Amino acid sequence: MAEARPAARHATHGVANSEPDRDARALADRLHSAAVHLLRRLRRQDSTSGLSGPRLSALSVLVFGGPLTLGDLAAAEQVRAPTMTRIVQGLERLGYVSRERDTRDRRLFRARATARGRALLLEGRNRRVDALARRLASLDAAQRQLLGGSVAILEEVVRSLDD
Amino acid sequence: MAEARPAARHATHGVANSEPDRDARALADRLHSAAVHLLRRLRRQDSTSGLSGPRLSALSVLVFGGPLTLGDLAAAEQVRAPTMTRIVQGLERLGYVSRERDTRDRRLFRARATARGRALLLEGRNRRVDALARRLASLDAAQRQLLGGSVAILEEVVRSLDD
DNA sequence: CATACTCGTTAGCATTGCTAAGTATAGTTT
DNA sequence: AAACTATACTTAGCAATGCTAACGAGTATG
Repeated sequence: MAEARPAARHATHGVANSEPDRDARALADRLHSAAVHLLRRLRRQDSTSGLSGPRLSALSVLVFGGPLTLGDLAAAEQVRAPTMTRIVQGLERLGYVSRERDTRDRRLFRARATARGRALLLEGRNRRVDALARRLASLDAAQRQLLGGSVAILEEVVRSLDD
Repeated sequence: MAEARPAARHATHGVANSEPDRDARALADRLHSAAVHLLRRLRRQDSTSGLSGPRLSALSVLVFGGPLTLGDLAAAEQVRAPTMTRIVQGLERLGYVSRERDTRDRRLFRARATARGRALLLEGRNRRVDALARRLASLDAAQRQLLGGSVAILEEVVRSLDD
């Protein structure tokens, strides 16, 4: 996949010099589409866990990151406070999360994964990620390394989208 | 999350297949998270276009793929029929899509992008993708090439998730 | 003609996302 | 201390997306 001559490439990938945008745009398009379809397909796999994406994701943050205030959790998940309030309420109703008031600053609520919540996440782990992990495991080492490097770049790009 | 596990860096073949190895799982985790956050951030950028993700995506399919029945469109977007009914209704209400009955099989509705819909998509194109493209354009060539290769792998992986 | 299947719609539910407005607590200023 | 201001979370209300179930219309098959 490592061709060195930009000028000789497909039209889809653009001519490097005349229109620098085209290359980036095509890549962005494919990346966006791949992300959309990846998440859609994974969401399906996931029906058995009984948790929706946002809930699973929030629970995962709590399990691996420890107790967090709702505000921090909202920030981590990049949603607004009211949205996180409801997500945590849902998890609490299901018994996967408990909340305690902070003793020093009593405006704060700390959400904490319960044993059951931790068990759910660890045991079945996360079926959507599992499904993906199984596919990734069948890639060869070079492909995975390539993917790993790209994810690092992608994480950086995602971070930069804030500005 | 990571217990120190010195051996088996490339344990793809060594472990019982029931549990994808740590490497693949960690990668899957990061990939999943990156995809989630990518789409979340892009959705924000997009407020100016006035179209939500699903609508933009459906419109894009119609613009580039030509008129489609609602069923085909639903299949392409991987949603159920009622969902696509409403997405198309929304687009129709906004004037970006029109529908015609199929003359041969009058159960079928064919959705078609209007001139205005096509213009919206082509002109501003797709602001979420634009925002991403701008970021990608500022990567160096090596990074972009790396990302390009990875997207190809990713597309394959996504396809394989159907099985 | 009767039956069964397909396509799309409506109806109803849950979830997610937002903003705006409200409550409680904490910090600051006067 | 009292009065503001700021912060943390909640409530309320809106719109959109997604689902299943049930229904109408149209087609195909017996």
